[in-house]
Amino acid sequence: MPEGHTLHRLAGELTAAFAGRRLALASPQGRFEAEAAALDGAVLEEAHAHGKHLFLELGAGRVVHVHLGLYGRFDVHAEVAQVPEPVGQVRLRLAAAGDGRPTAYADLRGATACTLLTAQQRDAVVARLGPDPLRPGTDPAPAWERVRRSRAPVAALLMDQSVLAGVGNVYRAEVLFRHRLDPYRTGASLTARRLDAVWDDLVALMTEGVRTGRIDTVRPEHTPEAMGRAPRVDDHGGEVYVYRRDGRPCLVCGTRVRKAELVQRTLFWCPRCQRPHTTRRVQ
DNA sequence: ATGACATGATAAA
DNA sequence: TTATCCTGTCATA
Repeated sequence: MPEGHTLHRLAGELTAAFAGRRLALASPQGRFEAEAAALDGAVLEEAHAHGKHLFLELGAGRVVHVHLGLYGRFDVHAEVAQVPEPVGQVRLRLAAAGDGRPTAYADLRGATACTLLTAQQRDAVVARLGPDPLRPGTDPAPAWERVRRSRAPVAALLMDQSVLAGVGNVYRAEVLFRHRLDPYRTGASLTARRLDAVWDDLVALMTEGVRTGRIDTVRPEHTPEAMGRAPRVDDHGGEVYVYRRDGRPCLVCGTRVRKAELVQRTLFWCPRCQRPHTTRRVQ
């Protein structure tokens, strides 16, 4: 679930369900018990996200910092008859009830981080992150300056959160495909124009991801309906070109999609559409 | 029942 | 570069 769009969507859901309300906080699983007890009864000012980091602002300089990691989940139930018993390993439960608004609760599981920070510490976390395509009005220049100075593969740079915040393994693979970029090209080999196009695409794709809660990256002519093919059945449900499609035909050219390990993550790409760059020929 | 794997990141070696 | 953490799901036995 969790690339940047998931966290931004979550921030919106949590704000809508809980902002301005007195919260009951608990850690049924126990790992956040002391903090939850200390925060119990606090009022949520707002939840916001920066890249893959989520922050719950509880006032008086108290900030709960959440990072879902690879398989964390934060399930928000905005309108329920009553708050049920927790199921499984619930690290943090938020609940609000009895104030005239709908009874709501949210359960956090499997997170890599759930800690109580000061406002200053929250700022330090944010300061380590590169530009986030999901923050309106963000200037991508600092990200691209780093990319263009690097001989690392562009596929590695896109996943580096200090370069660009919020892009994960799915958006990385898909945006490279959409721009016909060989994942192994170095950052330094890319033009500013090309990178601006990638940024604009990420803004559009990820904004759509926040809206729908899924990652859809195929153009209208490559949807299942347009191509008369079966829709993807998958845990995250979006329609994509290459992510986890290794061994299957590329939706554009029919070449088998490849996969390889890169920086400890699985990379997917079409070796034909994303052909290695050769020296430009003079006409 | 068991194991591999997952949209992530860190610390140690 | 490897090991480790967090939890759930799916495939295999």
